Amino acid sequence: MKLSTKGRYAVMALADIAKFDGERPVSLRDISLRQGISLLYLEQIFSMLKKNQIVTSVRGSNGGYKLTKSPEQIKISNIFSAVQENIKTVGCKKESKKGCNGKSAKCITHNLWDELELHINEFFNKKNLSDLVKGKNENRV
Amino acid sequence: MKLSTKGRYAVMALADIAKFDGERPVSLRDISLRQGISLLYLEQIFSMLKKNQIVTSVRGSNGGYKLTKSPEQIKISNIFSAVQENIKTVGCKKESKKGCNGKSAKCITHNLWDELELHINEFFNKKNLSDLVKGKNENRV
DNA sequence: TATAAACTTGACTATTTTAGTATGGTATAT
DNA sequence: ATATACCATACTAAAATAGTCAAGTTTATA
Repeated sequence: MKLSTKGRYAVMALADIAKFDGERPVSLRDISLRQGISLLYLEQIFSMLKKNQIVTSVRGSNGGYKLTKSPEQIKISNIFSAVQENIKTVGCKKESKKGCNGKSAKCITHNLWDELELHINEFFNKKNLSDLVKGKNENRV
Repeated sequence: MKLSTKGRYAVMALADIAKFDGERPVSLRDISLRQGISLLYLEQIFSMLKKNQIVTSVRGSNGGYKLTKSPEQIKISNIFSAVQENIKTVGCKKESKKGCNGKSAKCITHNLWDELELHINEFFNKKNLSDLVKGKNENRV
C-alpha cells in the first residue's frame, strides 16, 4: 500500500503556494523549481485542482495560481479527492450482487478494511494546509 | 492508495484458520474454496507466513496449517509485515543524503506522511485475528 | 504590438507493480 | 501405493504509475 505521487505532489504544491502566497499568484515554474516536480506533471495536477475549485488561475506573464480559500479552510481530504487520490482498501464494494471474492456474503475481513478507510479519511479531514506551513515545518523547503 | 491482495488475502486466510481451527490443521484447499483465493497464490502467501512463524505446517494427507499462537496474540501488523504489505506513504526516506525530491532538506509535507504512517500502523497494532472472527462477523463467510 | 511567460488540452509511453500461473518437485497419512 | 498435502523457482498478462511530447491559447508588459 502506497500513496501515489499525484496526491503527494498536489499537497506539496499547494503547501508551497500557501507558504509563498502574497499579492501575486504563484507560478508553476516556481513550484516546479522549489519542490523538484516536473512542470508538465504539475500542469496536469493543477488542471484537476482548478476544476475542483481548490485554486484559481491568473493567466499571462507574471500569472500563476492562488488558493480559493485560506489554508485553514483547505483540508487534505479536499485535495486528495480533487486529484482522485482515494483510499481503496478492498476491491469488492462495487459488485454489490456478488459480495467479496464472488461469494454471496461479505468476506470475514470486510469490516476491518472499512474501519481502516474511515480512520484514514478522518485523519485527512482533520489536517489542513495551514498545519503544514506553520510551526515545525518552517525550516522546510 | 490501495491495499494489495497479498496483505488482504493473508488476513482472510488466517481469519479462516482461526474460525475453523480445531484438532486438525486447516488445508489450503479448504481455504481456497471457502475464501475464493487461488490455491497456488495461497501457497506463496503461506510460505511467507511460515517463515515468519505466524503458522506451522503439517505435511501429508489431512495435513494443513495451524496458527502458532492464539488468534488474540496475532496482530494484523504481524501478518502484514510477514507478507511484506507495508505502508509507504512517501518514497524519499531511503535516500538519506538527498532528502525528499533530491532537495537538501525534508519536504514540507514530510511530517504529514510520517504521521499518517504512524496512525495506520497503530490501527493494525491494535487489531488482532480474534477481533475478526468474533462478534459481528459470525455470519460472514 | 511583439513576445515571453504562463496556462490548456489531449495523446502517448516506458517502467513498475500486481496478481497471479506454470512447472516440477518433496513429504507423509492412510 | 498413492492421493493429498506442502515447497520452490520462474514466468507473464494486465493494470497502474509517473511522467513526456506536441501543439496550442492567453495576456502582461516592455
